[in-house]
Amino acid sequence: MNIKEVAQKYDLTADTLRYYEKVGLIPKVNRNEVGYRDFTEEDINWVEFAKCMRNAGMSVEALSKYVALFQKGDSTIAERKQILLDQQAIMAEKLSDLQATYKRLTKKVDNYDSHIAKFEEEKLENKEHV
Amino acid sequence: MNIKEVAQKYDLTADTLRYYEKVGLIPKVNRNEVGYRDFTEEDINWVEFAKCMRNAGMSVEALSKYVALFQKGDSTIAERKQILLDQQAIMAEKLSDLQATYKRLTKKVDNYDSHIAKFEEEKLENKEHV
DNA sequence: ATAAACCTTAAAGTGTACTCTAAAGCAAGT
DNA sequence: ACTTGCTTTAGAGTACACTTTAAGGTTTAT
Repeated sequence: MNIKEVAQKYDLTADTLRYYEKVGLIPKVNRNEVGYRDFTEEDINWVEFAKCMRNAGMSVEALSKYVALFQKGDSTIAERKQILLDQQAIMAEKLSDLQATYKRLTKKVDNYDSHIAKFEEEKLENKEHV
Repeated sequence: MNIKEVAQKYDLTADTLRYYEKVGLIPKVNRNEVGYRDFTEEDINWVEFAKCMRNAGMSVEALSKYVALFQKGDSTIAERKQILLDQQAIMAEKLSDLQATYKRLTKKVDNYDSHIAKFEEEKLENKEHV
């Protein structure tokens, strides 16, 4: 699969995919005879994983470190797991913050609804008195 | 309350608070005789709100627009509510993405646990055979 | 009265993560 | 052969949200 097809599949740009490879968010992609990237199924899985993790807020630094360790083999399993655990902790906190703020926002919107109702009522009253 | 105290209270820097005022994330703060900021209770509530919303990923642009509308009075209620609704939708999507990725990460960590167990076993076996 | 610790501003600088540009080569259609 | 559209690279540029700097004024303690 060429770079454009992969980009379209994951709603990224070709530039972003090249950047991801350059900084190690995905492993190096094999090239064809003339030097064009040819993404294998496995490359594509890495792209999906990278997009998912970046989307969840994992830093480029942490993710590229994870990918680099992965390529070093089994001896890095414990270190890799620790990166995932750290990320999980970060996400857990983000999740609870976001949930709390979401609830707060819901209440605020409800409040606006009552205020708007009141405001509309007042406009109506003004009309009646003109 | 002076800028340093407010900064400490919300674990922000004085620089960040000045920046928040400058870009309209909080309304203009009153000054004392010599031009130093003197945060009222209301100012402080705005700081808390700004920190919470920024923390939840609301853009500086959207939040400053909201604050500006707020200061224009009741006629902007509908527009303000729409900003909150838009933000709520953004947060809802982020929440579900984050939840899904969190679960995925949990599974991955579990997988690492079994791999590590297997790896340790292999190391043990190697020892036994030496 | 002098030092240390606060405050002010405008403007420049930083970090993160892309995103774009320039200059070039390759491939397919007419 | 030429045009259109794809690919490559290195390196410059951008967006966002701060963060630091410089140059100065104020307050407090000694």
